[in-house]
Amino acid sequence: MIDKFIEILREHNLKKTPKRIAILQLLESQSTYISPLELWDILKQQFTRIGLPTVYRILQQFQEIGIVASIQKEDNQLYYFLCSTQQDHHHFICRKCHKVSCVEYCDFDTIKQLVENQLQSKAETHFLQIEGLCKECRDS
Amino acid sequence: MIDKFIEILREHNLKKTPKRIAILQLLESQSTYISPLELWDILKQQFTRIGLPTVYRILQQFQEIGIVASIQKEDNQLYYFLCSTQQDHHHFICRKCHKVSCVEYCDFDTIKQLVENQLQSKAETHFLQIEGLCKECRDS
DNA sequence: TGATAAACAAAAATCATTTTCATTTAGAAT
DNA sequence: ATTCTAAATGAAAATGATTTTTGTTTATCA
Repeated sequence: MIDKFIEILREHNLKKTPKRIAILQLLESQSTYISPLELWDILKQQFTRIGLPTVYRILQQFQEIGIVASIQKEDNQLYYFLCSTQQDHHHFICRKCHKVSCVEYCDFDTIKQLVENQLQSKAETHFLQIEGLCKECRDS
Repeated sequence: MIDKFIEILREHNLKKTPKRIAILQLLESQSTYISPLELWDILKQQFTRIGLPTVYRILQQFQEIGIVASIQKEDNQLYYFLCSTQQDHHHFICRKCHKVSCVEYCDFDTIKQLVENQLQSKAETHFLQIEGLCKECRDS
């Protein structure tokens, strides 16, 4: 599965480097969102020399080529997670374990209509994020 | 209408100061979102001595007592606008003039059900933000 | 008026994120 | 295998939004 991502890297002229692979593996092993700093802490155990800007750079690049996505949190920091679904969808975030799941749902037509009726305005995009407890955390 | 807000200030032991009043008036005159820095630039024309931290503090306090709300933008900066609607609702933002309007709509029950069915997870909260062109901007 | 709790300015601190630049590395071409 | 070149990286410094600190001022109430 990592191979699929490396293929995408190649398509975008991004080289297959040990650090990129390590980040992909880390993101894949846990489907939770993570901050550049947290990721750096983990990577420092694997690499003697790794700079925080590298982590930031790689995550940004991954986002640009559509293999990771980021979420909005009220602390106004960046959090990333693996998500290569191109299709219009939203995310469910577990507030306990921070796992992110895709939600295949989008009622944008209804929203569009509502905004049209209520405000006579033209809805173009929307952002929906759902939070709660995931299957595992709700039971424990 | 400013009086209503000053009453709320009093209820929360916040004094009626010239700067707070000025900020309330500015927020009310334009129903657009604004950053602390932009607000500061305007206030500096009115007050010889006014610090940026004051602007930040006042906006935070206003948010705490529920008379302003903030929006999420991809630049990860803070933007505030007047909104004292307590009821569950969402916001429509004009991408051209930055006007913010409340959207009286919330399909959380459907979302809850969907998350339950798709992920067996428990949806607790959600965040929806709609962007587009407001009535005025779509016509011009 | 005074008293006093809150508000404020100014300056410095904090902290996430980005830039710069010199060095190293991956991957293609030889 | 070796060379070449663009891309990747580390280290250090820069940036820029936001927050804290501290000493002074102000709003409100007795």
